[in-house]
Amino acid sequence: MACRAADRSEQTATAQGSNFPEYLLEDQVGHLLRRAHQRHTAIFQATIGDDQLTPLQFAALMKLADVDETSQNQLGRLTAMDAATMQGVIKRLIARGLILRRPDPDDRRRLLLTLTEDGADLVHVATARGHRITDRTLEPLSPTERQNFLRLLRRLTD
Amino acid sequence: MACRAADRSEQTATAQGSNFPEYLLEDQVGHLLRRAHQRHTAIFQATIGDDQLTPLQFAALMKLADVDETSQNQLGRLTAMDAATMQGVIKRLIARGLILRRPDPDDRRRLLLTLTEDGADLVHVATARGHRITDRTLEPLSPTERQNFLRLLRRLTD
DNA sequence: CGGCCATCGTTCGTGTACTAACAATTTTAG
DNA sequence: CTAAAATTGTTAGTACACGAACGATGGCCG
Repeated sequence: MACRAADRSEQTATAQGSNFPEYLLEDQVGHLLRRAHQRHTAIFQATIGDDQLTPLQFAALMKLADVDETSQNQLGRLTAMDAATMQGVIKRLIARGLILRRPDPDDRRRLLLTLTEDGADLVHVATARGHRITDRTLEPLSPTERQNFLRLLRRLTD
Repeated sequence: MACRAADRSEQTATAQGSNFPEYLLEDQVGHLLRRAHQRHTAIFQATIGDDQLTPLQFAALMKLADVDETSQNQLGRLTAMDAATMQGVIKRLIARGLILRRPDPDDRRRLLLTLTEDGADLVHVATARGHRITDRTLEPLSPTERQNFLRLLRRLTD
């Protein structure tokens, strides 16, 4: 009778007689980190106010505004991005005219990146949004809890 | 003189005279969540002991062992995966012979998933590894801090 | 000076992740 | 009981993420 309904419910059978050792996905850090990150990117997308701008593009842009001029690889290190990932991110930012790429006269392997005027304008507008994204992500926590959480999270970051 | 060296350092110019409002990427939750997640997946890959098994495939497998039999969409909800993402994950697990898919006789839209014998064997072996992955990820924190962190993280998870 | 080796950027391949659109089917509302 | 709404699984398209391999360049050490 309730058999069919139970089949469709979102419950797990953990308490039941499944012959597997205990492993609750919901209690694993990895799963929680992934879900928190998912929630954050949803908040980002709803708050950033620019349909094309992704979290990684935003990070690269903001860091570039911070350091003024660097190579791809170094910007990658500053934003924790793989060189191959950086490749695609930079390509899309150049396509949108937000950054420029020119050869380093002192090292012909390197490509120096700088913000364009449009890029700098976007940075100025997006800064406030960036702070709001952080606020909204941490919204479920009290101010004290936020400090605590960020302090602990930072220590899980190598 | 030190100009060139400074250019190549991993430092940022934050304290310098950049004419941008303050935004420290390193202090944003999103960036920290992303980096913590990166670190976790590296630990996962080094600990799981199966080069082919990814975190998402592992999650689907463990949850399927937990609930015994479900449809793709429901397993997706239980593991916080999009239906389109679940598609690829399931396809690869079937290709490895770890799960089976058969039509639901009661609902011709649905495909019921179950573990194969190989899948069940892998679950038994991988359970201990899964716990070790969680331990290693939380290693930088003391037991009390771990409890605290997980409690706060869970509240940022919808 | 010349070879060794690290670094820089690029490309390829695989695996998430999510949106949008779709056909088939079930459910529900009127 | 039928028309509208919701669900299930699929495909196509875009964007991360990372390992591996590659050619080109630069630093260094003998």
